[in-house]
Amino acid sequence: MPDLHPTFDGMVRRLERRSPLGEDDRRALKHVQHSLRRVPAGGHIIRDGDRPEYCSLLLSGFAYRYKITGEGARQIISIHMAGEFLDLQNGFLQLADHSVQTLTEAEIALIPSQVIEELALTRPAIGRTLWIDTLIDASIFREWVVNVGRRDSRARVAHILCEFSLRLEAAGLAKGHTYELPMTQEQLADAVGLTSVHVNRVLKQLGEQGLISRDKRRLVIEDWARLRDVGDFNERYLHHDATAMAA
Amino acid sequence: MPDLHPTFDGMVRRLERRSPLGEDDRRALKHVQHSLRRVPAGGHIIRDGDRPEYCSLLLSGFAYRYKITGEGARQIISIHMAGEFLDLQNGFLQLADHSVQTLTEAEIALIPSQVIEELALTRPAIGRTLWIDTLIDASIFREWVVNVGRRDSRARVAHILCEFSLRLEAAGLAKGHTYELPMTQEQLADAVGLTSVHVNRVLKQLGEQGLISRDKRRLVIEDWARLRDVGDFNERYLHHDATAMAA
DNA sequence: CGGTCGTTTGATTACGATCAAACGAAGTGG
DNA sequence: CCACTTCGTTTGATCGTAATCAAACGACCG
Repeated sequence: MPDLHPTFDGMVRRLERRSPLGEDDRRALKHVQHSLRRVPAGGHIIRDGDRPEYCSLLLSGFAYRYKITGEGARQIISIHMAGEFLDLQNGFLQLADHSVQTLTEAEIALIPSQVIEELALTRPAIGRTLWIDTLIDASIFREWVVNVGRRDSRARVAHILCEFSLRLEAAGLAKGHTYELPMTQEQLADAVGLTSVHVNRVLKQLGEQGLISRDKRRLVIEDWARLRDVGDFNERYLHHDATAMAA
Repeated sequence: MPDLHPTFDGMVRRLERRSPLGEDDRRALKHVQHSLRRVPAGGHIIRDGDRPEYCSLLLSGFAYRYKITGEGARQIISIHMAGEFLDLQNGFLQLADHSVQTLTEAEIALIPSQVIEELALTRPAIGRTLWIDTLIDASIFREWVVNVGRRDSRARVAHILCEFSLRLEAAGLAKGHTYELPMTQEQLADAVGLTSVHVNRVLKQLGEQGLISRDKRRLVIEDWARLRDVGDFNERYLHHDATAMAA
């Protein structure tokens, strides 16, 4: 289903929204040395403990990062959509500290770590925007710590649904608080630190109260203001307005 | 109690362990433009929503980052010790998405965001090491998501005690799995997503089972192997061996 | 048409929260 | 120097949210 001639445009557009790029930077990014790979739904891109020599850029589809505890429980750490880097950290850290798996069939570009590093360190505008990208990633991790650490089940689920809505919309993959969420309830549960059974009950309740409605994987946020309230959601941590001026 | 002539040596040593620096880089770091500030215990360094113009470097003492939920609950997001940057992200993102507060009296160096940014973007070796610093920060956040999301109370507490031990030792602030932890049980609870009452019970139990012993704020890990096991602790995420070669 | 995967619902359990109170140490003021 | 307060720790009793266990159902697929 995803396009067979994927481009780097989405990634460049995303980066550019955060920090200005020159025409040469744009060209350098769009023509970075890379190889393409198509990964089936549920396929692994990186495994915890790997020593990857590439950074993966998601060109189409969805993916997520996760860790498994000693007890065998899975915690999903982040969700990624087309245009996002999946493991920029592998450009600088040599051992993967978590795994990355696709949610849907996906196309990824593998960019050698060395190449990413060189781009980031020799072209200030690119370094700046990639750095901001990393920092926003970290900001989302912090919010997730709060979400699983201090919010009750209703709020956790509502919060993540709000986050998805804004991120998908920013990526051009949703509009009007309506989107296709390619995750099972079990995956959702592993993202918010609950069981799938309980997530199911929370979703049902949110539906009954008119905050959302669902049809298969399609989700409509019927009452954004209330869902936002229930989820204690403040979008500041997404830094979507991060139009930081150039130095 | 902290020294009155704090230096940047600790920070430089930390950064250098991760990625090599030239003599000129070292000098540039040690003589960065900055101002000093002394903050009492419990004082705020940054507040959520601030628009800070500086990055703070902790020269002595301890600090932590946190967020408050709509319900008024606090989640501590990270703990910091002398030599660490408290908010490198403020060099590139203009709105603080969380607060930073001291645990003890502390000395901090305020470095203008512009200056940090220029250093990072014009000196590749510095950019590289600061980037790695940011990436390791993010790796710790990810582990904390797992800790609060998927581990039971015993494991959560044990895990964070293990993390502290290794980080303090790496910073030269502890040895032999023995350290002074300047946190109340309530702060510990807010770091692991539990209540202080429950943290107290877990600590008591860990003590009774001979895994740790305590005297005031002094903590001794009596049985590292077992505590590590109970806490499902694998130090890989700390990337202390991140002696990544230069490009 | 059977089989697998994901969703949904029900019944019961348990872990950690909450409420409450006492205790000890350190600091303050009379 | 000693009451008195404050802050943090400790312990006990009870409660409630979400986990667990179990089973049925629906959709999609070969």
